[in-house]
Amino acid sequence: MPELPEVETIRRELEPALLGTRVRSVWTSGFALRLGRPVDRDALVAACVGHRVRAVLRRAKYLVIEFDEPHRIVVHLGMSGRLLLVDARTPRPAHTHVVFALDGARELRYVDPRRFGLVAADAPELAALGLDPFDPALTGERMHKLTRATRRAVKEFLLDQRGVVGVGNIYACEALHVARIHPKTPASRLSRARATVLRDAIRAVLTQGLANRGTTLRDYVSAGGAIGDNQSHLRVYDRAGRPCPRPGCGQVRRLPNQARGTFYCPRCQCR
DNA sequence: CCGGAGACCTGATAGC
DNA sequence: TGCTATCAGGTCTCCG
Repeated sequence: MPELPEVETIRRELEPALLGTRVRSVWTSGFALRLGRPVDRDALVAACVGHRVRAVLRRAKYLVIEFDEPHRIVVHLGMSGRLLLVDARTPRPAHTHVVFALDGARELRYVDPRRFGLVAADAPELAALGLDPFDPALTGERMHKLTRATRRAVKEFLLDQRGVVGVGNIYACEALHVARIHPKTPASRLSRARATVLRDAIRAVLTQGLANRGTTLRDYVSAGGAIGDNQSHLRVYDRAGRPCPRPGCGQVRRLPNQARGTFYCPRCQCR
């Protein structure tokens, strides 16, 4: 469900609301969240109960809630996860799997119908993540080096979190449209100039998504339960058959025989 | 090691 | 009105 703008929107809402707050207890539903990785309630308790929140960080699509050193909690929302900060008297919705009871009769709840997400005291996969799109270290040259290193289509490159992180299916389609690059273009065939244009396009679509507090097509809501506005600003994603936003251009199409929807304009996105 | 396919889940919606 | 099939903001793992 959530890509960088959605996760960052949640972070921006959670951090000021949680700073200094103490965790009183942890409840879990007993469901394994992520295949082969059940929630370890004891580890969560050890990591946060009695501790105060010192920071809420985002790494790629992960949220990291930091307590007094060295304690922390890592959350990934998968496809359908929600992290909600609510009054403890609010009825718990179905698929509530983890609840952190906080000072002030509030609760931080992890709700996830599909259970693709993650709530843990530790997440080794953080170490394998690539560069944040807004990291100054992601120069045009660095971007080109990354794209040159794979023979996959550029759309697949964007979804791979080992190179550039935070981009998922929606913003990958959007960035490629802004950059006028066909999704099936082999990443390795992008010139340095086009790789730089793509980096700038990624930053532009993510910045717009952030300004609109995320894209809500189905499940996404912020920590306070608010939906985003970015869905009304999408250029190509989920818009097959509608006109390309570039005046007098083509019609948005969906690539056939692809597991995940890839939307693009065949007229302005060339290989 | 790389890349592609399938797996993991539930729920909403489209089509018959 | 049901029923079934398809699809969904993500990653992992298992093959070749």
